Amino acid sequence: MPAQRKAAPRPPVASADTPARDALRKAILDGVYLPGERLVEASLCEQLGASRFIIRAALADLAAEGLVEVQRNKGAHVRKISFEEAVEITEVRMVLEGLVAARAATLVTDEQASELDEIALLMRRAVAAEEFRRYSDLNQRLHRLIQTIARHRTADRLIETMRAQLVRHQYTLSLLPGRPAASLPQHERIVEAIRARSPKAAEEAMRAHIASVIEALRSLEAVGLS
Amino acid sequence: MPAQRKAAPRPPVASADTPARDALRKAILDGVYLPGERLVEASLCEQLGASRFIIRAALADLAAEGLVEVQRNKGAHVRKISFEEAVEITEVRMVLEGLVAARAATLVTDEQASELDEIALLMRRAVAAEEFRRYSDLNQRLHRLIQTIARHRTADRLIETMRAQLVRHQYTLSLLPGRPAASLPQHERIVEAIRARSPKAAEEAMRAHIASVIEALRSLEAVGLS
DNA sequence: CACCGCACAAGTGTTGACAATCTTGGCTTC
DNA sequence: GAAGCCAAGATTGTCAACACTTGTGCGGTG
Repeated sequence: MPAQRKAAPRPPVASADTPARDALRKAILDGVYLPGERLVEASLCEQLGASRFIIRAALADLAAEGLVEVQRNKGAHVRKISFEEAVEITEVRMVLEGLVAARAATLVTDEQASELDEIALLMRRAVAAEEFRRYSDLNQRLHRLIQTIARHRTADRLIETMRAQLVRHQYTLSLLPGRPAASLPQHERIVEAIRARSPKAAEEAMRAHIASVIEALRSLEAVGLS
Repeated sequence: MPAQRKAAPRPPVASADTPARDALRKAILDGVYLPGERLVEASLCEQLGASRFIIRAALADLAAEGLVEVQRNKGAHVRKISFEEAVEITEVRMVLEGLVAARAATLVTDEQASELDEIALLMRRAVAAEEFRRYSDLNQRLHRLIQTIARHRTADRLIETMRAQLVRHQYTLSLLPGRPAASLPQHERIVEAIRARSPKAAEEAMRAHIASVIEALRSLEAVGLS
């Protein structure tokens, strides 16, 4: 190999290359650090193998995403999300995903339409087989596909931010008995409306679906499991 | 005054105290730095009288707000918002403010209701007198009051972020001939629906209003003035 | 004359150290 | 014995200097 210039040619990464931030985000989402837990910069340095400067930048980024909270001179904590906040966040997700669903209904191609249908079919099967973990995955895949179809980058970014703040709540939710069976027809209605290229119906269906998620959240809270 | 302990008792500020970030944000919103303009850290240090460390943190924060864009090793620019993006941002604002309006309709007190009515009255007068600048102020005040009534902090934050990204567009918009006259009845409908404590009507009215803003944006673009 | 390579300059990325601030544990005082 | 105070340790805030990347203009070459 003749005299390679300096570094590897670096893949055409656009603006990524922030391993520390991603690692820290993943750790928080995976529950390595629990809500309310203090995040000491020096400790994070060791655990993530990065310098304090990098850690600090990562914390600032995650604070902007709403995952951590930094108080001046007091450090950073994993943000603790109250029940009311969880509802608010889901309400925002409801209207945003409604917007996205409506737009997907106007932009969907025939090919994408059948892909939607296929996911719906798989969902039906998963519920029938009581494979709830699988259903949860399909759920994510469906919402993501709809976002892909709609290509609404502004809404996408916000939805992702909202979703990230609730991973823990969402997770407990999908294990609620009877929940998959309840949401299946809602998902089917969404797919149907988009395939029918009816923005209004798609938005309506998506909002009804997420409204029922909020109901589920409320019932969870009532039992004291939030 | 006998032997004050150390520092002033510090007013109950929660997490503010970032003068550099605020100054930079204001400068961008005021048009001191134009969209696309390069923001060189060293220059900002002089102009804002802060060290590079502080400037850098401020840039990162504003990047999270979508006001600036930072590219690795290439520095920061004031973010340039394309027409399509402006529409997307306004669409997001539409559904979020719709959500807020609906909630305001369920939470509004009698006192707040009359305050809403008063703003509507002042708006009518401003349009009659062709005081467009005043109308624009009242417009902001109305939207802010509705947010105050709804107390939806999650939505508020996002709406503010969206709004900040469009200050320049918004400004040119309010000068469109005939625009205030067109939006006045829309605003009146919003106020009416909230006073009637009808969430559905309030959301509908707010969305119709902002949809018409999007229409106005589109017509501006068609003329090539975006 | 156009093109390629190189070196320099501008600007950003990162580091380590130092200063300011907060917290904790122990001591004094009532 | 309890409350308040003080000092030491721990942790964050800030800085100035250094390393690296990128863009650009100059000179050489076909």
